[in-house]
Amino acid sequence: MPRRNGMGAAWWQGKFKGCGYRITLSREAIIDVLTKANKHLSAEDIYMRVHPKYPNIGLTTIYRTLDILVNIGIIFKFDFGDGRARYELVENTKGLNYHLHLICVNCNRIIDYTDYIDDVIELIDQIEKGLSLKYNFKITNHTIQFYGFCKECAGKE
Amino acid sequence: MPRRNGMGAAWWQGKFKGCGYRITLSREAIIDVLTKANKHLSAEDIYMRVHPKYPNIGLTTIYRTLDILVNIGIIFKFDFGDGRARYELVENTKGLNYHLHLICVNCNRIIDYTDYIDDVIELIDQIEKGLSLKYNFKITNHTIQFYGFCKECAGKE
DNA sequence: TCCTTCATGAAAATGATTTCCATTATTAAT
DNA sequence: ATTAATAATGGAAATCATTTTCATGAAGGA
Repeated sequence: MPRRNGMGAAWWQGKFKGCGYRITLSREAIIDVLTKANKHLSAEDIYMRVHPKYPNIGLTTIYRTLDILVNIGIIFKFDFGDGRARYELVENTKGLNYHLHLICVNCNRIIDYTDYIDDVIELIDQIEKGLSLKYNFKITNHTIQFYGFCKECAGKE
Repeated sequence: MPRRNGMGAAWWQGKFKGCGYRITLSREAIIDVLTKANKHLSAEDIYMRVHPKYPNIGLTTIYRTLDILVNIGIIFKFDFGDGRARYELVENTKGLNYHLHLICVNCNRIIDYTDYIDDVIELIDQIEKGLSLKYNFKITNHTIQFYGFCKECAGKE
């Protein structure tokens, strides 16, 4: 039985059931698309990719499922400022999928990068600890994004 | 003639005119509200505060003006994930207004903080330089936000 | 099997932001 | 100043991603 990764075929199903959710065809299909794409997708992107094979899965179900997945920490939800959210698996086949985004405000192109990740993670950890104490705030998540003009769009300002 | 800050009464007007925009009562009123509030406001927040004194300034004008102000770098636009944007002066009376946000995903309370700012700025500078070179990307802006549960909302998850 | 609960899809609602368009204000040129 | 050209405005209508509603279908437990 071939496996997509080292976490077991149903790596997400445990967490899913544990939180009281049922495992359905729709949900499997949506997670499958996210796994295969391995990059940020909008709800509609996902709908487009699910639809050919499962034409009876509606956009509403996509949104509802994404909501659950965000809440139980299986995917991240991003806002790149173009009016539609993007979703991305927290873990991909290579393990933890941590990276940052560089967003072109002109053409909306997004570059994923991992440069300086170690420094970033170190600082983030430090900040999270410090803020938790000082403000009694339980940090669950964070966002770091850079905006600007990509190679093609530089000068078009 | 009392001044609100050390930058001159019309500190923003130069930049404004320089970019080819006219200075109008509406625009003055909007910037005035942002200056006095000295914190992030939504378009509607601004409308509410402008309306009593200038009932003929419409929401559309607010949005248009905010758009201009963001583009010429007088205000920042933030998305805290609750579906409405917030706007905030880049500079306030004390000088540069750099700070970060802690966002409660339950009650949407936002805590501004400046802890670790020096470390953050140093790392950000370093990253910006590095990424500019590597990806030929001209960074103009960035976002760093922490999400979680505030003191009151912790445990309500 | 029956029953309670969860999941679903289609259509309608929502709500922040944009677009349209006719009117008014502002600037530049004469 | 007066005028011509351009920019700004507000109200209403349009957009559009996301949510809600509601009636129906599927899944698991007693």
